[in-house]
Amino acid sequence: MSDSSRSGRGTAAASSKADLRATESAALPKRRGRPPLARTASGEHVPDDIRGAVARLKRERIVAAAVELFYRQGYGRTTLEQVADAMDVTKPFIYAHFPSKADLLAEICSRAIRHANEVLNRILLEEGSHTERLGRIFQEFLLAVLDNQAHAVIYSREETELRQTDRDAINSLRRSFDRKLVSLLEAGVAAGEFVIDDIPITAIAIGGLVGWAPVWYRSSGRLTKQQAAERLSALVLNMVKAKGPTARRGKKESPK
Amino acid sequence: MSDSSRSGRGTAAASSKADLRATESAALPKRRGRPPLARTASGEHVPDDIRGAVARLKRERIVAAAVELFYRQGYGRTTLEQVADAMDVTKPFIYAHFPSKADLLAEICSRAIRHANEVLNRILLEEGSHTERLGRIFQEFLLAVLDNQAHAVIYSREETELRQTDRDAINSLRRSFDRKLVSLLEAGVAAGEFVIDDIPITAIAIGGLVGWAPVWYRSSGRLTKQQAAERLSALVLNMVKAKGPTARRGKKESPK
DNA sequence: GGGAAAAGATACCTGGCGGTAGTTTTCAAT
DNA sequence: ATTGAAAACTACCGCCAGGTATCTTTTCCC
Repeated sequence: MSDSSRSGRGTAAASSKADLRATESAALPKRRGRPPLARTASGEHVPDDIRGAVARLKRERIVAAAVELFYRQGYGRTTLEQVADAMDVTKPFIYAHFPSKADLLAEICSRAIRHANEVLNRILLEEGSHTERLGRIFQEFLLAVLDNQAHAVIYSREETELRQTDRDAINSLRRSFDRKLVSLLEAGVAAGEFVIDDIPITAIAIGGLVGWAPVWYRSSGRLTKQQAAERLSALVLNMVKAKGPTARRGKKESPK
Repeated sequence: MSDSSRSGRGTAAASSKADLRATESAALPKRRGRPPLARTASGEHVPDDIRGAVARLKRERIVAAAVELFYRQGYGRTTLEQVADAMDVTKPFIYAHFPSKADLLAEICSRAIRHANEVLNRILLEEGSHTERLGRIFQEFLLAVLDNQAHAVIYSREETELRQTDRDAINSLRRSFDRKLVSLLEAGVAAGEFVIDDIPITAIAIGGLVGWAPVWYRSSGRLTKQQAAERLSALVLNMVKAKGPTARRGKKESPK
């Protein structure tokens, strides 16, 4: 009975499995020397070879399937066989690309963090008044987080499952975000654009709005991500009593 | 080796175990008929008997130990033997009071929710201007959540481990909170005390500040819970552009 | 086409943890 | 002191899921 319960393995599933194989082998043209690249489970660094590209593609698929399931069921309740079944593959396939379940989770979490970090660094370079910058930073960062909603939720939920080093790296990013936010708020106060009693806690509150969004946002809801980001951004500007360009506005056509 | 690794069972631990037993039996005075109350694992309703009180005390201890460990390590990584060891007791002791690990978790989560609900209902009865009420409701609710910080974190983290019925009950409370908040905001807008573009999302943002607090708050930090609640409350009043009694104020001595 | 190697599947092992049965200890009433 | 029941402990079971050794299939160069 326990065997028959491993569903999704008959009929149509077989053909889609064939699809996957066909895809990967079709994408792999003639290759002669065939260096013994072998399994790439542990290494993050696969050569930017064509074979490397294939390996990365497979990793992507695994991560995508795992994200979906971890998001819906939680890490603890999801087995690797479920992940494998979801992509019509078997467990050893996963182990050929990830050394353990925990590493798969770590990959997901660090991905969320890396992406957030990139976005943040990019945005921070932009120009404008303090008010404009705060609004834009908040909006874009929020959008970036919502675009990786599942990653974000998984990370915050399963943080305790991570190795200490991974947790530290992530916390340092969070602190970095807070620090940058504090600087921005301080500058805005100094320039007379913001009125803030307690800057650190205001930064935390703003970060909280970002961190909380993935928990409640549903794409099936009343607002698009952009709309939600705009309106929350307006609330943030209220929080700091921004005087400049008023809090309510569409997107980018600031008179300034 | 696996036996010797069950630590904390020698020397001093033994005496504290004796303590627990002594406590419970000392608290149980002469009782004659001794009805066969037996194990109370499944039932929530123990008679408000003295024996019932003892049973409740034990449940409290179990829950407290479990909360501590689930909070620190997560539900999945915590074994019931760890919980038992933490209170210098053995696993069957827990099973005498809870039918399963999942039920223990459900108890913790539902406790968090029940408490939040009670606080919310009590606060909502209070009088005052819309601005005052919003500030007080936010502060007191936040304090209530922070007083059960571990419960709150565990619940939000392990929600996926709950049975559907429990999850539904909890979500309905969350919606109830949102609805009440929306009503309050609408009334405030109608009275001209608040200026809000999008009421529902403002309610969500306020709820987010409450929901996010247990994640970041550390009692070892710069602020006491009360201070944090006051300052966040000020930010909330900024968000809705409250005009009345200004956002910054101590605690309760409102001139009204 | 032949053949070797790479990639994946099948089938298996094993440890750990949730859960339980049977035994011992405790303690209050006689 | 005796005793008997309640409560807790020791010792155990079985399952399940993470992880692996081996066999099969596919691929791709000559």
